[in-house]
Amino acid sequence: MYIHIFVFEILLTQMELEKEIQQTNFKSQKHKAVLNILFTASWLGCQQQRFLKEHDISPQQYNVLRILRGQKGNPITVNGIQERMIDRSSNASRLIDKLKEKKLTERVICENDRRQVDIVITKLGLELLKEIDIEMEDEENTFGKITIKEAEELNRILDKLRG
Amino acid sequence: MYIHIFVFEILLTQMELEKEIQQTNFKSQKHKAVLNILFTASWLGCQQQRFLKEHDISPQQYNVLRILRGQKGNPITVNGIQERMIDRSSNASRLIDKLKEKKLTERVICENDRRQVDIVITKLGLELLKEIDIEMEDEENTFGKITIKEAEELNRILDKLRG
DNA sequence: TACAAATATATGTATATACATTTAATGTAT
DNA sequence: ATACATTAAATGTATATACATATATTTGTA
Repeated sequence: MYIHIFVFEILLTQMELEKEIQQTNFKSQKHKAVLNILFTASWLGCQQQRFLKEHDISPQQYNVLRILRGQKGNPITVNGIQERMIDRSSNASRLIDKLKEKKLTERVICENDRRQVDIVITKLGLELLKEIDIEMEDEENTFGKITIKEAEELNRILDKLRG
Repeated sequence: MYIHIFVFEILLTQMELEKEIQQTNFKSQKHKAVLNILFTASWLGCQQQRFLKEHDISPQQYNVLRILRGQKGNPITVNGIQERMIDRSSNASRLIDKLKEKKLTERVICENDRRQVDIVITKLGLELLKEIDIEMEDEENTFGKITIKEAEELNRILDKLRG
């Protein structure tokens, strides 16, 4: 169940994809779509990284903090976090360690299964997220370039693609 | 011109996004779209990585090789390659070094501007790409889950989003 | 010409990542 | 109960990456 269509041989300057893409001779729209998804994700990731850097956390660390906040107080194990991360990474343990060093998370050993370690977000962690939320709200409209209908359509197609 | 809407607090298991996504209470379809793009790109990247590993090259290295092949014999500088890469990375130099070690590329110093280094793909590099092409062709239909019309629509929306 | 600014590439360094292995706790079959 | 497999988390190690800086060359300008 692999997907192996990756056509990168066309010239693509980061900032000019939208222009270039019209001139290209991609073998097909599908190939172009794969490239477009990877490219757009990289573009989004870049923005995110630059923004979060001001708060001294990586996108991965931010991702984990959001997962923890989403738990609304319920603990979640290291494994649980790993499964929910955007980039499946085998380093959830070390990643959480970094967050602990920054006093943003805490570890609690499960009494019923002492192999497991429950992770919770600290008050400081929640405050950091709140701070980031506020800053992000101002910028949210930047994403207004597509309509809600288009966003829905985008989601539908991406889901189908992976489905 | 940043994009800062990243809602990750919903539970998302890699293999089950398509199920989970229907149950989620994302703030909006737009937020969901950002997550969906990042997630799908990660999913695509994973497939790619596992496949390419059998040929002992990384996705980034593969990306560079395709760019070089796309040059159809014309040389391209390190900087030129860097601009065209999917993941803007400041390490094009070292990346190309790895390819050189594997005899897949060669460096040629430009005579008209001796700061520049022209890179070309070797016969061995082209052979490797050919080999990968053949293996990929068998799998291409896997990407047939969306129609060409949908692929076009996907491209249109992604372009608009970045535009 | 001389000399500062700009450009292309390479490198130093700290951190992040992938992948394999280890450690500890639990489950299961005999 | 004992032995073996399984699971959760942590760690070792090689490689990759980001970011800053260095080096060499070219360009622009007084």
